[in-house]
Amino acid sequence: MQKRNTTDASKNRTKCEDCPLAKLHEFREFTPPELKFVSSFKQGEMAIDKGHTLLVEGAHSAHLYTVLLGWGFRYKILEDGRRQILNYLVPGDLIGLQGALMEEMQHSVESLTPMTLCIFARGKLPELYRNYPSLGYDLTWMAAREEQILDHTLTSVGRRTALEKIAYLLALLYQRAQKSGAMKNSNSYIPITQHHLADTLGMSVVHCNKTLKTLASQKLIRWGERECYVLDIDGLMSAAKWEGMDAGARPFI
Amino acid sequence: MQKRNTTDASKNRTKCEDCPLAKLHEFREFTPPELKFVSSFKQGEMAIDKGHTLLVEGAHSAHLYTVLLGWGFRYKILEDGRRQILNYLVPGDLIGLQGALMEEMQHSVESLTPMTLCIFARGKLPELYRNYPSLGYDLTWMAAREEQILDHTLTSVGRRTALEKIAYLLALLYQRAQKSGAMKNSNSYIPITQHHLADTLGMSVVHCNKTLKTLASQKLIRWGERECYVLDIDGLMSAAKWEGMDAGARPFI
DNA sequence: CGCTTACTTGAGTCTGGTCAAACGGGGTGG
DNA sequence: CCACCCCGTTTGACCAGACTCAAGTAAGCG
Repeated sequence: MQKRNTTDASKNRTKCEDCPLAKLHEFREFTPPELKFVSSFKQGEMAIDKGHTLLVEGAHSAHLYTVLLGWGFRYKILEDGRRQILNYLVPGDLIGLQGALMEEMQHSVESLTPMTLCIFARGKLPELYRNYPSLGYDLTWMAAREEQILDHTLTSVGRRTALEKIAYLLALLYQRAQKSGAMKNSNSYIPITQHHLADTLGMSVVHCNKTLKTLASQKLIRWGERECYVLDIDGLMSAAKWEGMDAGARPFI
Repeated sequence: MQKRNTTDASKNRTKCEDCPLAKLHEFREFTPPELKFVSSFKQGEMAIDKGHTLLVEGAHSAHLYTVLLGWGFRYKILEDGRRQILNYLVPGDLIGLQGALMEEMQHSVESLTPMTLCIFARGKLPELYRNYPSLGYDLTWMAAREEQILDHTLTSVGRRTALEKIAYLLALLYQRAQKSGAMKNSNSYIPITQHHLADTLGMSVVHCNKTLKTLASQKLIRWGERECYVLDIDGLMSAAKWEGMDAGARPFI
């Protein structure tokens, strides 16, 4: 919730041709014309600090973003302060698609680490759909994938036990981070607090803490200050009774 | 779970030009060329019985459907039988978009009432994106809307109390049914069992039953055999601490 | 007419929540 | 440089919302 300036990093802008995400195995490749368009679609870059609130529920955002670097999450808050974290954001993820298509955002977005974002002009979306159908397809694909993740999470929150829930979420985040390159330097760590975990899974911080102890005692994870190290991903997945989710080469913009 | 034959109703097929959904205020209108394409995109119609399992998790479906009539729901099942209902289907909703874009369906779909579905050929999707960008946009819009509903439901399952959860879900279903014309004849009733409610909201049938009694005693609803009558939608929404969700004119295919 | 499905209701139990207190590290102002 | 504070984490004691088990009713169907 800290308020800090955001830095406009348009100067040292990453060229789409050199996009670090493109190098990852997980993403599909653009054709040259697509690449050219995406490059023009991109308006600039933005660097934000840790703990910055990027978008607020109810706002009407003029932009669409892609995460280039860093972690974030999106969430809703009830009147009395109860918070539900809906999903996390890692490199390659879109921010604000709902807001770009509908009237307004129905959730807020906050950063967990310093982030770098690509900024796209919402106004150019019609052109994208008109002239680059494959990119339009990709956008639908990404929305469908977000839906899939929500399906898995909803199933966990609704029907799994505390231990299973936590194991599920950590396994999911581990896998997403691996694929997106979010763990490049820092080996297998996830930058969240126990409070975030609790608010994602519909449980209290206290009980979350006690459950983490159990997972740690089983050598599945190790908890650090504001971060979680995954020691045994297979063990986590079987503790969660979860088989993972996969979906071939993903697009990104 | 009853297994019945599905009837191919291609014979008495509804022409897209006469689509009953188009008459509803909620949906946007097609342009003539769009209408022509959609008409060719539609391969036929299918009528299915109540309690029929339309799609199974893990399957690879060749079709995409739109609900013309009736109620359904999509869900996941854990190995040990625990079930999580993810969302409900009312007229105008798409079925199988995830399956059409990704490798396989990651959830199952079942009917709550007899249903009529329009069948679309998954293989024609590229043509849709190529030649009818506005329809491609609509598909993304629909995926984003599904995501929005999931956001609301996840928030309820994770952070609302039992009473609030149930009030939320009934209010949501009531509103969706109203807008989609699913309540045309039968005034304000929702065709689900308490078991469905429980499996949607992550609670037990017993506790669900007791909570429904409370809502009924407050004159917000009346419960019938296999169905729920909403008596006071505003009361329900305030009991849920929920403001509803709206999003202008929705597209459909 | 017996079977199954849906709904009720009560009793007892337990997972997970609340309350409270304490610790350690990092940042900040005096 | 130090005192203080805040945040994130930890732990214990107690509480309660929600679950399980169990049994019974009513309606629908073959």
